[in-house]
Amino acid sequence: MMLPDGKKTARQRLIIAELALSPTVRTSALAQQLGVSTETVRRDIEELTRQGLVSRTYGGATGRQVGMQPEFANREEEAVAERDAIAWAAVALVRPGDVVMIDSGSTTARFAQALAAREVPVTVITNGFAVAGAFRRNDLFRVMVCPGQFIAREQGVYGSETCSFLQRFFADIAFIGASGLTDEGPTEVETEACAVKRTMLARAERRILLIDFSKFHRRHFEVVCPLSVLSDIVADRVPEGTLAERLSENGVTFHAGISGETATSTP
Amino acid sequence: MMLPDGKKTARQRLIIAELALSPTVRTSALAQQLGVSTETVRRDIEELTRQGLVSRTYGGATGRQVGMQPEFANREEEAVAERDAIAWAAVALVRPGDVVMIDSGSTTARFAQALAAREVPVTVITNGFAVAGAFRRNDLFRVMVCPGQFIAREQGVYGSETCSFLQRFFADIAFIGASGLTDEGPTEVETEACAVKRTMLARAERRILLIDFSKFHRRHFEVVCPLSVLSDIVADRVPEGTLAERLSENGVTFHAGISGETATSTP
DNA sequence: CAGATTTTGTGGAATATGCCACAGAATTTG
DNA sequence: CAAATTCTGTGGCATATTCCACAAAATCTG
Repeated sequence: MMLPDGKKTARQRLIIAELALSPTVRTSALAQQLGVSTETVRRDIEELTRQGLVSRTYGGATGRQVGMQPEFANREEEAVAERDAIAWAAVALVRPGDVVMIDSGSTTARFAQALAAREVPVTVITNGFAVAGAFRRNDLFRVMVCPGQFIAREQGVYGSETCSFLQRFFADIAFIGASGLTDEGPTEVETEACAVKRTMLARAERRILLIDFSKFHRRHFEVVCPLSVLSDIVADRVPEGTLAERLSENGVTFHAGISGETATSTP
Repeated sequence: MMLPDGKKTARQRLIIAELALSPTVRTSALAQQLGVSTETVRRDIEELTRQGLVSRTYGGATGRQVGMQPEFANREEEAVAERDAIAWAAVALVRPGDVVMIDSGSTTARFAQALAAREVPVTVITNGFAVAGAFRRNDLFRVMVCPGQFIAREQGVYGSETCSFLQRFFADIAFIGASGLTDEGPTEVETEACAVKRTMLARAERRILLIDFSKFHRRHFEVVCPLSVLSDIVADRVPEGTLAERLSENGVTFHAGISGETATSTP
């Protein structure tokens, strides 16, 4: 077994160090600097990318966007491409002027960034800091943040204050995330998060679940709501088997955001 | 002369938008997505690079390392040593079990980090994201975040929702920041921020202003409150002249946090 | 409307990178 | 010490990107 301190580790540490200085590094430059072949550097970068420590680019690597909580940031890295696809597909569902409720979470935060980037004027109500933070242009967006108890792990607020605050509003459209999706509906680990999601769903005309396919058929502690409550689901892959059947049975419109393209299947 | 709204501008905006989502973009992908030639995209990227908005890479571009709001991040950097001194001096005023209200701002955020590092169990009520984010250990701290309209520049929430929420609580101690401090009292640029500070002061038994000496005698748009409202001031230098007189006249205890040591002068 | 200016597309040669497979080197393991 | 495993370098070929120069197209100006 290789101890975690060989030439390789030293090299990879240096790559990360370099990345802290410059936004991007090039494979060729690193190879020269480190006195190894470009292939070796490429392999290092591949490995670091798998660990989510850097992002591979054509000809080099780039560092992660820092500034977020590590745990939260890790989850962000997990499946960037998938989440981007979902985010962009979901943005298409928002109309200018809508009042949009957005749940706290990494998938929804990504969606918020996409929505902000599109510069569609909307009013946002959210319990997530990362979601609120995405809307930097206060001239274009009105962002209302819920009160509640701050949970660092989720980078958002939860609790009875949050829910009773949400009750006071009515939204055109609500976007929520979940830890799993089963025949019975979306499932969640956190009970408090569940309550917030339920409240948002109850206060919105259109109720959309954003979820990546890796969570299909995953059962967690609590069911957020029956499938029939949802009006749409945006995911990066088409569900199969009973899940697909139940979706169409319950009149849930499915939108697939698959790396760039966007398909929609209405039941 | 070209008006600032051609196809070109739209394209470049989209490139930046894309970069907000993904850490890197590739020229080829953008060309396809935008329906233009790779040469055009390259020229756009060159131009954006000259403007310092993106970094050119081999085969594409990468965004500037962001994460926080540039202004906020800069302000954080401005005077770390001074603020640390203030923060540590202020932490000494907090007793275990206190309910603490903390205003949004860079000085108060620093204070929050110091307080969190001390691991004194407290309940925190704040309107600042950076303040809330400092308390990562949810087992030690209970952090309540106010509702309100999110202002990106301040990384916090403001407005009537914020104030009426605060009214519902009573705190042992409140910490606020300010843009200036004059004989008449602390002054602020933002009216909305003023209202929040005033409400916090009204709901707390001990009312403490955290401010660095560079803001002494600085008069801004609005006066937050008369000096007599404050119970304590923590700064990194002893005020002089009329300001010092008025402070003792109004029974305000002054605490000096000067790079490590902490002195207190009671009137 | 015509001329001037800016912007964009095209083609090709030079250069860089990616990827693959295999062999040699280094290290670990028994 | 020898076998096994892991790590690294090399060579070649396919693919991508850069850079340049020039022409076509779009846009602005008077």
